[in-house]
Amino acid sequence: MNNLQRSAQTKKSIMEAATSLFARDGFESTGVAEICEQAGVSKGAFYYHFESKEAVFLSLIDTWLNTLEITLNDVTYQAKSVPEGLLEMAGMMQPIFENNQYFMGLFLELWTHANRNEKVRQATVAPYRRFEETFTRLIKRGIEEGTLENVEPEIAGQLLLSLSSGFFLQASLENDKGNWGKKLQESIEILLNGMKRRN
Amino acid sequence: MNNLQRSAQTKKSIMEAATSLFARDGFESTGVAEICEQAGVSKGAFYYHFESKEAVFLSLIDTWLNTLEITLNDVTYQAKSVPEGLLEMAGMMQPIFENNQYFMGLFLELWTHANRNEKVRQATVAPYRRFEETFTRLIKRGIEEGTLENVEPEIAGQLLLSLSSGFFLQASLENDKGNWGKKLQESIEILLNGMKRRN
DNA sequence: CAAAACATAACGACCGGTCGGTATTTGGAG
DNA sequence: CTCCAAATACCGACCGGTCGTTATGTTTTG
Repeated sequence: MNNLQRSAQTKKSIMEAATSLFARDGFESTGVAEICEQAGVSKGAFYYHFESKEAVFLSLIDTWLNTLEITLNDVTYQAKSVPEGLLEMAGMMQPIFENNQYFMGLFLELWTHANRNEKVRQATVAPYRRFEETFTRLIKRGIEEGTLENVEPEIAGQLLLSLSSGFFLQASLENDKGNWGKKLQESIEILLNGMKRRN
Repeated sequence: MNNLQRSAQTKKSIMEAATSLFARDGFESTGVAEICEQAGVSKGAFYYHFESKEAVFLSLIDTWLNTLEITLNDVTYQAKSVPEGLLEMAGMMQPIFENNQYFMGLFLELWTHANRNEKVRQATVAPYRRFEETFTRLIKRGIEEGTLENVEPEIAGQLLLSLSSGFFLQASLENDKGNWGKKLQESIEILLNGMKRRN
């Protein structure tokens, strides 16, 4: 393996280990030594690639939010009609609710630190704004295509984002992660009912 | 001052200091020594009244959630009609958004630890369930009084709770805390529009 | 051989919790 | 009311351990 591949592999190992540990135990409760052990590297390698523990956190926030954003955009673009797209999106969240053990932990960790650490806040706000804009565009599209009416796109976009976030919060409390996708769908149906054109 | 008053005062000082510090810096990043300093008591006094740092956290979760519950119940009982009550409630959250510096931090701290610590989870789930029931009852009342229709009370209750939580999350990200009460009101109007009886 | 990539040990700061001792209050006996 | 011992409330130095970070040395690559 050449230096480039070796470097990349080490960095990847560290970030994966950090992701799972931050998600499970939180940033403060996770030690650098612990990360190194799980990644199978030494502290020397760790501090060769990252200048601090915080730097790892910021780095994985970045990649994680990017992945989220790409996924979100994919779904919204492929939808036939806006109401269908929203319901489909809600259904797609079910696997996240039940399978992805990391998601909730990281989600909360990210938010907590965004509220305390200015760097984290900045790294979080920007993508979050884009999420909001994506939702807002979706609503505008719905109005244009005639499936929605009588709503302020900005308000409805924010409403959708808040609802999604709130559902993640609520689902994280429950041990039984089943059926949350379905519950979110039903909530969105009520919402759509408030925004839909009447025949 | 007699022993009872003295004891109560010390305990109160510790809990107030812990509340503000946990809210600002988080549970892990707040030292017992720091709490003691801000409370104006010694470590001896601290460990005389609480068996551990965690015990303080659990204790203040309890009092905080109780206060929240009482406030929530007050608002829902006093409302004339359900839609009016919901809108009024949303408006009442504005001061929380902008004034209460502690609320957001504690809210996030509570949720983060509920996801990791089983004791905290249990202390959180129970009141949260009651919040949900309160909302559900409110929806049922709306159906009975004829201002709402065509909704599953359980779904709508959960929807309202998720939306509120999501709004707190979103507002915590922003530096400008103004107008969030108004935004929540407009969101609830859309919601009500999806649940309201048509004339 | 030089540079990049990694390993190891050690450092200094800090943390939650303990413990022997001290000040204050209490309740009853004189 | 005074005295005093027991109970209560509090103090602060200290301990064992952990933490993030760094300095120095070693291996691997170009």
